[in-house]
Amino acid sequence: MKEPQPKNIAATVADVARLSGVSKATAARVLGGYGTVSDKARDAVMLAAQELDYRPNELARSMTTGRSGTIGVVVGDIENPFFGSAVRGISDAARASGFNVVLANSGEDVAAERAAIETLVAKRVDGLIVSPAQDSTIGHLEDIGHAGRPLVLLDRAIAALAVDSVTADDRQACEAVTRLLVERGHREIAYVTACDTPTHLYRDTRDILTASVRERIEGFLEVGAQAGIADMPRWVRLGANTPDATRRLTIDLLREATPPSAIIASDSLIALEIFKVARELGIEMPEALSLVTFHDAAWTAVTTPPVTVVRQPVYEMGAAAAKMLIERLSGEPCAPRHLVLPTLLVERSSVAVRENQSAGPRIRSL
Amino acid sequence: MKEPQPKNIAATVADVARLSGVSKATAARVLGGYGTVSDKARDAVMLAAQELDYRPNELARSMTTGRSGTIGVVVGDIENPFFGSAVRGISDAARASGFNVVLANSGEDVAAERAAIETLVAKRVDGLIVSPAQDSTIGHLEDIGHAGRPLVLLDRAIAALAVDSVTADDRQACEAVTRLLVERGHREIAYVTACDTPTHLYRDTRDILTASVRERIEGFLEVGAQAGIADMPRWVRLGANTPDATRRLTIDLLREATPPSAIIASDSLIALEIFKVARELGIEMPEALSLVTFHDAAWTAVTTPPVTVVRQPVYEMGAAAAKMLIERLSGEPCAPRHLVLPTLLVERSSVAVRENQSAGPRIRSL
DNA sequence: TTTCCAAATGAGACCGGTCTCTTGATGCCT
DNA sequence: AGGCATCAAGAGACCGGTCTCATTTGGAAA
Repeated sequence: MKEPQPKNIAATVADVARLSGVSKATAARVLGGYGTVSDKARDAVMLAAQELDYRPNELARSMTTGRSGTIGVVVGDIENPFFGSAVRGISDAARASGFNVVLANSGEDVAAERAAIETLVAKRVDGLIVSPAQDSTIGHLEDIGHAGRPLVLLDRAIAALAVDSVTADDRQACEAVTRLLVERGHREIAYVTACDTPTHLYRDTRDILTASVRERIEGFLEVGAQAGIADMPRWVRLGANTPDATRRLTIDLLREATPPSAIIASDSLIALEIFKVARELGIEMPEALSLVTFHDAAWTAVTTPPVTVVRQPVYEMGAAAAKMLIERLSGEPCAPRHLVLPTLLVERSSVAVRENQSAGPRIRSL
Repeated sequence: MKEPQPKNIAATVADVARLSGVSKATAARVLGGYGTVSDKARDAVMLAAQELDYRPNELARSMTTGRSGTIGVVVGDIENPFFGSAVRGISDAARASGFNVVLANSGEDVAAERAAIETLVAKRVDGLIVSPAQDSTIGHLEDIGHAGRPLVLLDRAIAALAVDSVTADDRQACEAVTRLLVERGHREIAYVTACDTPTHLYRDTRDILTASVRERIEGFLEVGAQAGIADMPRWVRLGANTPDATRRLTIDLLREATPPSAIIASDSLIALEIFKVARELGIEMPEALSLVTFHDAAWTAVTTPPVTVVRQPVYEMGAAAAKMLIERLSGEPCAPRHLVLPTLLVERSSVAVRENQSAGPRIRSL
């Protein structure tokens, strides 16, 4: 026979042991690569394994060893290129250490997030990487620790949770962005984000349940206040959770009595929608509207004008999170570490200098 | 005690049975939701389970049932928004049926693909969805069947493999694109793709190992030939596997003695790079260079000019693949099905009418 | 009250590995 | 030659569930 005889039923160590004439224990030692075995026995077992087309059952292995060689990842939306890059980073780093990745989408919904975590823990992943949708409800995140699995928070830290985290310096980044706009003479600057509150209206930074967004808004507000801009909070716009919602929100925003002369978008999906709306409404960019966005998505370099962005090391964040998790898996316990990666403000051409600094909208102020 | 007493060691059915004073079998019936149990026993077990904070071990469950409730997905590159959408579709459809998704990246490398499939099979996923990097080496794909797991091919069918597949009608789509360009007067039309051959040079469609790409090129060549364009194969450019490679390749292409007046990009990553190069080189679009790309990536609508694209129902393809797989998992065996989803040619503004139809490049022909 | 059938329960094998413990064989030292 | 350490190999428990099969229980029919 030329081919290794494809059995219809999967062969087990016991089958291999039987065929090779050794005990199950010895066959297992060879196949599992542990313990000490004589060359003679090894050869016999390997031959039989080949003959039977033996393939190990990782499930059974995981059950006794207690480790599955798998890490669970829960992100908001894998379609968002931000998470696409992050997952790629996680996946590459995981594979480099021999781990697999189980992916779950939360759709930024806490209930879905909880369900995903529950099944991942039940499936005995060795550890989890989560981008939590909110930092107000953390019971399901604490449960991960109770189940004895390490957790690394990605992109969004939660102060109340004593676990590892990998984030970008959102606050500092948003301060820099806001400062840039202020320096260019902008005083009506809107911040548009997907983050949601019960009322869809911004009142207080404490209403913002996504850590990274909250920090950005804090930076935004502070720099605005320093620049003496009155009523800065009114420029924070929530609820850009879908392209459609973003679209409506942006149209409303731009049609207000006092429209903003600049917008900061909280992610590239939002920026894209703003870009579309501005074009539809015939608003010249950057002359009539400046735009800066978080996330240096590939397309931002190619529009007219190319858009100024906050470049986060997204791939690296993912990779770092995976490495951190795997390290904790094999190392001795230590205090939670919080890795904050620097961002880079990449200036392109979507921010204009605003000549007239009076408060009103452009046309009226003439 | 207010809280459900978080035990340091995970509780098992045996523990719950002991505490509730019933047999392990009965506790398992309640906890596993099968068989018949009296209300009294059920209550007792549930109470004990709550008390001990019992969480089922899916691993153990999978081992006896033989099904893991997990489907394995192997894609080329999760960072590519094409796969991002597809994975989202898979993930949503899977979750709707109670399945989880294990994701693996192949990086379009057959060896990595093989390794990924091997571990996924070892982990006893119930079935797999794969976008095979090549259709010439299929041993590892056949092995999936030998292991008794169903396989669904995504985006790239393989004739030699009798398994389900979900694809877009690539050939028809590329014919339509090429026809559009020909009708607009283009005769120097390049096709740029990531697909690779040993020599990096196109010779024969048989050299193209990615099914979807081959079909597109076949359509491209045929329409070109019908239009009487000589030496059409010379316009096929391979090796756009990375942004950098695409960049160099495109620069070379546009600097040739007879540069193309139109380029068809095989995916949105390539199109983006071409866009950048054209801009750098000061080539006006669409006047001096027309561009069409496969994949209606979000950004294509927002550039200047917005780019004409082949819209594939990517999310739907992913969802369909998952549904097909899950169906096969629960249904009786039947012949392989090949679902071919229609595409839509979305005309935007990146294709110009070419006035002068002579063969030489624009400037020379004046 | 007796009979019969179905529901409820318990005992224990089983899935496919790992791992401990024990025994047997071999080699080295004094 | 006897004693001891080391290596190889086997027997069998174990992980945490499911599931078969036998037995007990309870209510309805006779």
